[in-house]
Amino acid sequence: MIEPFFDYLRTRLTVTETQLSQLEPLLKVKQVKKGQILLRVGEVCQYTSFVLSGCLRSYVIDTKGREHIIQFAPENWWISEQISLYKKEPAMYFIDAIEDTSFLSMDPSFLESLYRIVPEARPFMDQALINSLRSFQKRLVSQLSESGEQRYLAFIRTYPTLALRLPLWMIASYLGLTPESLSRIRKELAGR
Amino acid sequence: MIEPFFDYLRTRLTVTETQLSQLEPLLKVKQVKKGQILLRVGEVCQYTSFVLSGCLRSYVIDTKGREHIIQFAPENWWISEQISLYKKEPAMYFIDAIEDTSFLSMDPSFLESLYRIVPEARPFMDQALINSLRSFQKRLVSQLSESGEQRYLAFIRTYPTLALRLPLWMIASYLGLTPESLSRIRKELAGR
DNA sequence: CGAGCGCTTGATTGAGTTCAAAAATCGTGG
DNA sequence: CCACGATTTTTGAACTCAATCAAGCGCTCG
Repeated sequence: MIEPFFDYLRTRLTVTETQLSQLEPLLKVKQVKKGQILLRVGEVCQYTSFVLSGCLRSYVIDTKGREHIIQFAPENWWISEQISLYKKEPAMYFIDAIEDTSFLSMDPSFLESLYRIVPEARPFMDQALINSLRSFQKRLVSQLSESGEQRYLAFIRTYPTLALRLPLWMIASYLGLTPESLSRIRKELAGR
Repeated sequence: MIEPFFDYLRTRLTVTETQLSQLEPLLKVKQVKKGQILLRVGEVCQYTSFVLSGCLRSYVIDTKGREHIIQFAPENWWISEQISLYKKEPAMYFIDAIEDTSFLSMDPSFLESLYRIVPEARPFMDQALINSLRSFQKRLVSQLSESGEQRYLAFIRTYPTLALRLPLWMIASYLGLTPESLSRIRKELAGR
């Protein structure tokens, strides 16, 4: 059940089986059905999540009622509302399940234990934050400088398998396009 | 000279004058003229900077040769290429001076000293990273959901004094507009 | 099996770009 | 301090990418 998480740690850090067995009793697996909402705007995010199977997403709803997807989190991805989590402020976006999903939910006290049992994990998680920052910077620049077609091509290049699982309208929302426009872009690309 | 930095610390942390005097000999003030480049794409960023007076900026140059401004850093702001700094990877963007500027340049070893002398500074700097992440998220959402006019209004609301110091074309670059478009937006707003 | 959702296609509109050129401002050297 | 060249800003006109509005199709799932 939680093996994907252990595999994740094994391939990225030097961890012993003893360390992993110490972590095991502290881990809480949660299951949610497609469409279920895990965090609403205005609530305080209490934990960061690691997806074991399925897929979560975070998104905002703008003043005109349109959704804009911030992040997808398929297997082996982390997702949380970092600001809310670290500062205990109300969340700026929603998190929900776009497939039936099982995930590990980790509150700050678990993370402290993780860092105690696997000291290497702390700098690793700090790196993860930096990576997240980088990906937002890249996306911002892409939004500032590239056409819809270029952004779509970059997306399927970066997330080839994920792109196959997602409905068109969600990819469009992530890329800042309407579903109609993305449909036309695809058609255009299909005919060379 | 370095008083602005000490004031910055005094207003945000609980620091004694003794602690500050311990920091003083470790601080390096640098001066640069308008237009001078501090970091180029591909170089490794060695330090994070705190602006004492003047203004720095970071930006990328896209495949069509157009500049896109990532961040402005006037007095009391930090600027660095975080990814390059933390991971020792080549920088993704440029940093240069848009006014004659004096700033403190802090390498990792200085930061270690800072955290030793003022322990409260470490979580504070972590918070700063989270804040940076939040601001990029906000900007991305703004880019995905708002018109040029809305983004401009939000910009002058958020940075009213900075907006007066910056040339129009730089604000346009930051907002993802051409100078022509921003000029028209201003004209439109001026006539109510 | 039908209602709703997601995707496609068409026609039209519109925000913002591009290209061009004039007007205003800035900075620097004489 | 003024003059001149360079840069920045403004304005105009044509164009373009993507949004909007509208309709129809196909699938799923309740």
